[in-house]
Amino acid sequence: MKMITNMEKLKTLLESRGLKPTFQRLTVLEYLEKHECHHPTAEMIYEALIARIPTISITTVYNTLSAFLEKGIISAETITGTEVRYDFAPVPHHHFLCTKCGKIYDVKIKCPLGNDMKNTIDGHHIHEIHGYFKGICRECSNKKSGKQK
Amino acid sequence: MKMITNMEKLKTLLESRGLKPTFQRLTVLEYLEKHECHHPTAEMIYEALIARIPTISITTVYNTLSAFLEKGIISAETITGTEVRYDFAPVPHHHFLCTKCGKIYDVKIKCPLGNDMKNTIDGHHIHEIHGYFKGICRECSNKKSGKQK
DNA sequence: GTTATTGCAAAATATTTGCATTATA
DNA sequence: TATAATGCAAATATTTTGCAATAAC
Repeated sequence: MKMITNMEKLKTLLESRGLKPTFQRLTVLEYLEKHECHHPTAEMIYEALIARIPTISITTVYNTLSAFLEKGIISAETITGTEVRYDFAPVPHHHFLCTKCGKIYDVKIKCPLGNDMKNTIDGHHIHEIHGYFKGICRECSNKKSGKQK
Repeated sequence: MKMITNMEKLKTLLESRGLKPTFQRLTVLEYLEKHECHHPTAEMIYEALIARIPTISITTVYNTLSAFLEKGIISAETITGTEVRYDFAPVPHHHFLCTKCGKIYDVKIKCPLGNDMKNTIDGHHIHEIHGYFKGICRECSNKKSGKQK
């Protein structure tokens, strides 16, 4: 029985969407998959990948992310309002931004925005549903109340 | 009985939030109130106001919008992903962006995101709830199916 | 070998900052 | 008059574009 590596799995994913599995694309996708909860910016991905691919350019990161978005492999979130955060998200979900520490959490809500909802609203045909929350996260709340050790 | 003009009403609103009612601020607020469904960018406001205040600067528009946001008079939406849209919105609501014509509609959904929801999620304390939809609007759908005259 | 991708440099866009001028209370 | 707001110029940050070099199939 043949072992299937993670890279081979990602390669197959790219090919199935009609994207050539270049080293740059595979590395960006692997980073997004491993760090999926970090919701990085293009710049963060670029900085992280320079160690592995010293010649990579920010243009390639943007090209790659655009291609992934177009094929629906990743999603883009504008939750912070200052830059786009990218998310490798096989399962649709919403987000929570902590206004204190800046961390973005995935949230799986029971009654998600759009659940038991028709695919139209006021006659408009819905293709995408985005929902996000802002506030103080669990961790920062605990720190505030002196619960951190 | 004394008539209360709209400008006087807006002046009172600014003063009640501790903001000096300068001509620039009143004019920006009046524009947002009258065009509240247009969800303009800072640039759109600036372009529109040059006719009335030829000396106004984009910096003042940004300063003004920041002050309004801080005082909760307006809200900011990042629905398009490329720039911030401002909204004078006395009643909280969600938004729909038409990916064809770019128009942003207000939507009052029956089961809004966060309705019948506690003020925490996964232990995170919620201060703001944002929800938006993307798709093809009523008008563009009609055009597509040949219903426009 | 042909076509698509990469990556550099420069441009475009959106927003912020420093500071002198001006207006407000 | 003291304080805050305005507006110009320049800076910063993010993203996009043109194009030549390179890599994939």
